[in-house]
Amino acid sequence: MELSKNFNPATAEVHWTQHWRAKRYFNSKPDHRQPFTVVIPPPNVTGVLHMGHTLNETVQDILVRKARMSGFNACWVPGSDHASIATEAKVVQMLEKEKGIHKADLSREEFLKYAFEWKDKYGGIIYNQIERLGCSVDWDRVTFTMDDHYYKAVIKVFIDLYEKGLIYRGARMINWDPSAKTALSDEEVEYKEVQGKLYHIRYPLENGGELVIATQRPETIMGDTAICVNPEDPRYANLQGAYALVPLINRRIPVIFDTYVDPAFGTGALKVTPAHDINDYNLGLKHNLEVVDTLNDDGTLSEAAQIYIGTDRFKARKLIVAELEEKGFLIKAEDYHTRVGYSQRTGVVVEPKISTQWFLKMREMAEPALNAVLSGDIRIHPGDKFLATYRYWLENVKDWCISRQLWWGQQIPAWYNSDGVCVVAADRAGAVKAFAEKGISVEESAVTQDADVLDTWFSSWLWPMEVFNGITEPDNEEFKYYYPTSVLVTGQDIIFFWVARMVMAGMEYQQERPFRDVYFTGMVRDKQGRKMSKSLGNSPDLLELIDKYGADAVRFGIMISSPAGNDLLFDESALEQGRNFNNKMWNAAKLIQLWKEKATDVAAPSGDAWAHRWFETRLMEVRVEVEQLLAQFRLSEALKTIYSLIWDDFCSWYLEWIKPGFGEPMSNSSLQQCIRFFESLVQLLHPYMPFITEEIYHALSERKDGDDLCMLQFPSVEVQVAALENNAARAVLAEGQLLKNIISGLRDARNKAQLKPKETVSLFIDSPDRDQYTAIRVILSRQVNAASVEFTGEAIAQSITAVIGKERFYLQTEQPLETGNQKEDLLKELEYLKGFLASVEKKLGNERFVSNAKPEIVEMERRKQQDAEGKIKVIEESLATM
RNA sequence: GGGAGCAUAGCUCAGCUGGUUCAGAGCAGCUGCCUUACAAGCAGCGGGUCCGCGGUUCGAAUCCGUGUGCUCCCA
Repeated sequence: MELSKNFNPATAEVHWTQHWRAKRYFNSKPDHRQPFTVVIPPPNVTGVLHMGHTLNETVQDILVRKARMSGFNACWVPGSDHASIATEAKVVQMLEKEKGIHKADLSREEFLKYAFEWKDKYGGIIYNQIERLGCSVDWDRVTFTMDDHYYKAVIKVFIDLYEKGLIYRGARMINWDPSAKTALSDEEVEYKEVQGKLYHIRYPLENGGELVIATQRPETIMGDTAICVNPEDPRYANLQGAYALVPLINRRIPVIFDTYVDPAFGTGALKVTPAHDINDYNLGLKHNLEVVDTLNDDGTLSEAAQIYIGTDRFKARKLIVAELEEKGFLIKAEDYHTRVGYSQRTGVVVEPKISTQWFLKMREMAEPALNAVLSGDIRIHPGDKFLATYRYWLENVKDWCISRQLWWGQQIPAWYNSDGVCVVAADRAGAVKAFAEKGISVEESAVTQDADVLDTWFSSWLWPMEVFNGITEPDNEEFKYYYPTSVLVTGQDIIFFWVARMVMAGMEYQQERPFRDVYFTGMVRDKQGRKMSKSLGNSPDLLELIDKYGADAVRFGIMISSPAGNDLLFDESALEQGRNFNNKMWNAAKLIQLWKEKATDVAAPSGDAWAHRWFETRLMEVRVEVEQLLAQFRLSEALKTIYSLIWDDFCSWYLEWIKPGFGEPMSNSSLQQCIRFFESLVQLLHPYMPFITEEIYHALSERKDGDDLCMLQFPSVEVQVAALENNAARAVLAEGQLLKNIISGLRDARNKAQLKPKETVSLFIDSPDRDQYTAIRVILSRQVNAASVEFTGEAIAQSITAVIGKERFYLQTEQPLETGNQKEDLLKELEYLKGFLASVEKKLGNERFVSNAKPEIVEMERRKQQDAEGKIKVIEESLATM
């Protein structure tokens, strides 16, 4: 097979994607094997994959491919999420822009038709990206959170929880998004630090005098229903039973007393606006205050405000401040730092608002979810970094507002008769029955369904179950086989939204955790450390990156710069490193291809057998290491280890060691051994870089149908651990290290003596152990470009001297040389060793060290001492001859 | 205001249970090479008070306290 000059990622990606798909390698069916199940965190159907997704999907694919190659029946379920607010907003926008249609003019059914069309169009974009990245998902199992069975599951769960008394309807202070005109959960509000103003406003008292309050929101004064002061505050002790008048509208409101008010803050007098502030709301409940809601759903002032009706809240603030000032009510406005809540979905300032919504009681569900993690039943990675966050949230959880004033989503299965009596049932007929049970007789046509839909997270919390129909058909075989899933990979930012709630749902419906391990990845940031976001426009386009560098390089780049759980600064130079790595492996494959052409049955050179043994041992060593790293989810470290094994040990050392000399043939047996090693290497790397490894695997040998790398099973690790546990293995690794040190040292010596690479030398070795050179002598001579290698017992005059460990080397050249540099180097080394020896001797001279430290540590120090003494002796002798 | 985390080479970070694989990697830098797999490369080199201070210990980048500076989460 002829190999092209460079690896061509695009061709390989298309070819192997099709091949794997045609072979149905990634389609899973329950069988006798142990399952390894992963459900993808469903991306929003509106979006495109950003770098955060790329990191997530790559991590999942690595785990899934590794499991598939390790005897597991791997099943990775892809899908997407209907993202109710975000999608509805986009569809509304599209309809207005492209078709001039307003949502208000459409029926619910008509709107949903457009929404589904949108979903079909944009859902495909995400799936295409997942495929281009090389993700080994089971495409037969694609699930969407609005699929029919999924919809039914959500409704079923709602009804069930309602019947258990965990879901209730009530008027509460909620977060209102005036742009999307819907309620939000607490988790959907993002707080930002802003520079605001604190306005000091004068309220006249009914019986003369005045009271000054401080507020950040003067546009809400028309909703005031009391002024509150601290009962301990001497300034206001005389105000018992007093009434004040709200400026501009002259509403009469009582002065109330509560220790809630901090006398030191502002003026010590608080205006109470129960409809527009959560604390005021609670105060209002306590003191039985009237609630005056002065805002409309869209954020403009309502009739109840009496003035500026229909004006936007922020514009109204300016106008009211101006009027207050003009009429002498405004005393001053001072700068003030505060935090303001913004809607995560639409970005507008969230308005606290009293509203009748559906809630899910969380306390009962939180406990089993917390225990599942605290008991170790679910393991959170990395380490316990996020355990504290998880715990804190669950211990302080508040009821979950699950209704949204939208159309795109599962419509709440609650029904009302003309009197506003409410029942919960799956359908209209069921509702009539439910009314009948309450003793209310009503016609089907007279029943109206609740107009609202459920929060998207109220559907995605069922994800690990319902992708296998685990809610709709809890007894089905697939669900029993695949659930609980093995590992969930997601971002730390949705620990509450999603992870904790999935655990709740799993514990509630299966009395079992939804996943064994949770792996939290960090945030992807740009080079300047900013979070990647659409608004900043600093997130690169995934498909463009794949086109430019290849999917393998993208995967490599994002993994190599991704320490477990920490944020990573995304930099294209990491992708370049990945592309270069591709190139390196490709060239190694080309070299082997060349060897194949000139391979004969000649006996292998004497160094080859040793080189094979050495590399085989290194390979086993790395296999064991990688296995341990992966078990700890240290994927980045594992990749670095494999990278260095391939680039340094295999390409830079091993291939050079077995490379035939000038015009010499390649021995067939050596070549076959080398090919086997390369196969093992691409196998090890395959989970990280699937395309190039599969390509090289097939380039190395003709493969039978069905012999593909993605299904090649890893050898048992136990066997390798055992193989490493013997002296021969340890010895060959030590020899390899020695050889590398000597080669580097001699090359350095050559460089410092300014010898040209092509210039040959005669090498003389003065060693206490000449036997250790038997196997590596040939390799050594080639690697340092020595025409001859001989042993000597004494110094060679007029040569370059190098001392490496206890070994002394002399490089003899044609021309006489300058030895000043070497002497300096040796003196420097001598000085270091003497200092080192002194520190070791000091330690050993310390009575307490010898008696307290572990025996093996003391023993090691003794060896260090001897070692250093030996080296010093060798250097001193060398210096004496110079 | 409450909680969590981070600070190591010019940059981005490893460094698990204190002790020669303790001061590491990758980029960047410098020197020399277009050596018949690879210049997207090869060979070699330099570079750090492990944030400051105190403590525990025979021994601290590592454990504890504290100060400073950043980051995130929550109210």
